[in-house]
Amino acid sequence: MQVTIKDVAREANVAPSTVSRVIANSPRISQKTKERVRQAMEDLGYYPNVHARSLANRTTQAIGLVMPSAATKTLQNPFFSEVIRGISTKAHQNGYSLYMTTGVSEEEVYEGVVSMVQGRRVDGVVVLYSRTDDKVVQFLQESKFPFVVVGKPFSDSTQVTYVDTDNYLAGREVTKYLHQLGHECIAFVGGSQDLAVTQERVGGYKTALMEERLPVEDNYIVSAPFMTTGGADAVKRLMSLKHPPTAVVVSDDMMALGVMSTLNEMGISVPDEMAVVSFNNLFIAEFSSPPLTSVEINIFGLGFEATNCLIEQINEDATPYGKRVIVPHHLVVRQSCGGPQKP
Amino acid sequence: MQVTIKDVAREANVAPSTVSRVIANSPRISQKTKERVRQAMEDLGYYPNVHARSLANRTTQAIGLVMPSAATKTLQNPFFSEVIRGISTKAHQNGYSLYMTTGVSEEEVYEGVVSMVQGRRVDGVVVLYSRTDDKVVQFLQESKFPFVVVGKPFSDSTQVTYVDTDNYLAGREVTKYLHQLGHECIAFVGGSQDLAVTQERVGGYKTALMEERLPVEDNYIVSAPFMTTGGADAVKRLMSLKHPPTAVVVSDDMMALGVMSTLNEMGISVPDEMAVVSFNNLFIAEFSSPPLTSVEINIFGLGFEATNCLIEQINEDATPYGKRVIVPHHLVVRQSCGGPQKP
DNA sequence: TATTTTCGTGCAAACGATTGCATTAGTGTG
DNA sequence: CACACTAATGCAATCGTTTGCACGAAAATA
Repeated sequence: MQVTIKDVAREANVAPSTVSRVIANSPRISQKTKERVRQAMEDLGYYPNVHARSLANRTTQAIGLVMPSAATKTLQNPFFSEVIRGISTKAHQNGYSLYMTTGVSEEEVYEGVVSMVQGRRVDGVVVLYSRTDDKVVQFLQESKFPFVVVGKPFSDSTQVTYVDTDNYLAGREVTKYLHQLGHECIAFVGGSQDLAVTQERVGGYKTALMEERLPVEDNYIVSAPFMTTGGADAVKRLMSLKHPPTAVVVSDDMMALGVMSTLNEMGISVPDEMAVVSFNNLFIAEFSSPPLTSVEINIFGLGFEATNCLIEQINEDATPYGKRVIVPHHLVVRQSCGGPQKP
Repeated sequence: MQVTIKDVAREANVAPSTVSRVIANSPRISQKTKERVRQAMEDLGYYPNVHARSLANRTTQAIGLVMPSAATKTLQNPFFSEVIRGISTKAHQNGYSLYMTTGVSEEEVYEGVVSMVQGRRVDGVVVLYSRTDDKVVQFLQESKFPFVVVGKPFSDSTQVTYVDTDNYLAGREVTKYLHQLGHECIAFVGGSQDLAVTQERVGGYKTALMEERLPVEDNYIVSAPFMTTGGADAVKRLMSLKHPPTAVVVSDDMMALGVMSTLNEMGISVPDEMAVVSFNNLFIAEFSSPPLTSVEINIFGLGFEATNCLIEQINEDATPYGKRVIVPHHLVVRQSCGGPQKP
């Protein structure tokens, strides 16, 4: 049987309410009593029942995580481990714990979120993806429930709080970087077109080309659902053009691995015959052959900041306003682009 | 304000207890009433308050996840995403959701587990690592709380339920495989020695050498804390021996990446001058250059099976006995060992 | 028809905390 | 010494469910 607050009360010769106030460290309880009660809690090995507490309290000290549906293998991307690490760190610092639902289909994920919110299982929610026209975000908004999106939400971005990288800028920067290295034929390989992140990065890429007075060719922009082909098709398509590119911007390290692997198979050397630059700077970037030049976007920080915003939102009972946090990024130069690094 | 069971009861003209029984789909309620109540729930958008339910119920429909402390960067290994995917899938199928605590230090992790268990926040726990002399496992065992370990726990492995790969066998098999390909000088590069998995794999490696009448040389066995050096030191040490090996068994794909990257830097070609075989068959194995020959250990399955065992344990109220599940593995041959694949 | 079963439902007591209000004891003031 | 006031604690209602038991009506049995 569990040790309850009543047992502690009896042991310390006080009323349950007093014990409760000791737990909350209320100034209305004398120091002496506090110590006696604390001793009793210690002796009996008392731990408050979280459910009773939540019920009385109307608060859960838990944060819900919404992951993309397990169907999309997106989850395998180490991005998620890292962002969760960030979330978890901040959450832990503030005494929150984490609660996850996943589902196989989108519908299941949605149902999970609804019952998490309506069932009052969590105090707030972090949404770990951003898709066009997302039911989950819409639901959270209508419920006026505290939530934060990691990545840029499509609709109503002015109304929802989100934490993101400036992907547009990053896309522009890496493209210019390649141009500075002397490349004139620069291609872009991205993931699914309906992800905000892809659109932003390709947008930056195009802008950079225009600013540098290079032609923007549709043939040079390919998108590939990563997990199925690893970008092999994309590479083959690019290399079969009359003027194949000499450099390529890849929108994710994982995909860059696939691209380099395909290039390797085709006997095309990186960086000598093809420069590759990508995003996220996952730790695999460091250990690939050759090591990848990649944009460090501080994934941990994204998670951490998101949680920070969420906790703020939970604490102020003001209506959530659309706050926007941009986490800075920077290019980490390794060997996949040649250039200064490899004289 | 939340819609409660009373509101539904009023709407449907029944008592709250009847509504509760409808939710539980009790056979004691007539079909007609059930429908009326369900309609009312629908109309009002009723969702049961999970805390009230857990309180009355003494059950939470949640499973706790214990991760290694965030300090060790182990978390970055995609292994975890994948095992969680497995856990989450099975959990979801049975109506359980997931609950995570992490902590920076081991002590924090331990405290997290204690309050999760004592606070009755979860019905059972999956432990995602196995270390020598672990407080967490000891605590769970003493509390007689349902739990399962993924990987082999050191102490008392007969008493605790765990799900694991036969790492000993796998280590033996890959070593023999390399020998079959003609290698006589085979080295082993592993992670931290106090992880069960390393010990098992190296054990299998040694046995295989002995069975094949090859010498077991201590110089050929190196272990390296992965995340710091990526196994670079290990490789350098091996290559500076008077008789450097011609093949190496690496105890993890991530580390194998690091090893191959270092070999690449040193101008040693894989697989022509050095064969590399590793374990886990993470999806990056497929996209590395050259693609890695690796042992598929079905990480998803480990998580799935573990959860399966846990749920069994939760449901039978018998004292948890030490059940042991071994998930089968098999070698996936790609190009990092040369051989049949590359004529 | 009287009596027992069965069936469907309601009553009220848990579950283990929190919290507004009442109560008591102790202190200072006129 | 009576009174007001403060400080410390207790009482009891509340949070939203579940569930053992009681109860009345209908069906089955004698």
